[in-house]
Amino acid sequence: MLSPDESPPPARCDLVGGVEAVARGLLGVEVHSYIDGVHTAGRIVETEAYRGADDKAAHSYKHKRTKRTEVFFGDAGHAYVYLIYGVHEMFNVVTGPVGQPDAVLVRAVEPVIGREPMRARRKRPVDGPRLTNGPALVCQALGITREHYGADLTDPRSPVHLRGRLHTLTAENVLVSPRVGVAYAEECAGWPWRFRVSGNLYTSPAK
DNA sequence: CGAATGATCGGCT
DNA sequence: GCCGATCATTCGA
Repeated sequence: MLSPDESPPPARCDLVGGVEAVARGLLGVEVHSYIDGVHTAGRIVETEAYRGADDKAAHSYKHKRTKRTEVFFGDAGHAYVYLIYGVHEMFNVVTGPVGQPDAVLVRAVEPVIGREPMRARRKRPVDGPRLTNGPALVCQALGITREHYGADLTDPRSPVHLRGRLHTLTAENVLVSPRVGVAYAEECAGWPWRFRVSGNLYTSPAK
């Protein structure tokens, strides 16, 4: 029996379904990073779905294809990492069949391996949930940067990859609500595409 | 509550 | 090409 941190990555085909289902299913899956010789990992406890076809909050809205969004148009299971506010990086998992530009934002993880290196990567000393309870904090803690744009998250040899099976949580353990910070997205702003592990201390503070 | 801080993109020249 | 608005946030006042 494998311990959780030795589980294999999900299969790419597990990531091609509807992006909301994949976002929900990714709760409980672990993100592992091997960066500068340091192994850190966190269990996903909060996600959001972004759908290219008709979602005004998605960078790939209406199949918009630019250098930045190129990775959306390839195979599922690759990393979309970008800079927001000139300050913070955001980590996403590309989903959907080729040509369907969807992605899941990982908004929070619960530390599993390497709390100390996670702390060391932060500019200021922190402890407790603040270590990983926001999308930019996930990247800081795990050392994920735009250098990892396009990384194959289904390859255990990749410096950043996923481990574990999707859809391990029961419905009563998943809290569903509208997404954060997308008020500008008009009618899409209220879509219930944010998923959290109910009661988990490491979910992000936003209502 | 608002500043930080820079890549991206659209709209123009 | 260049200019300016925008932004899936965080932290400290």
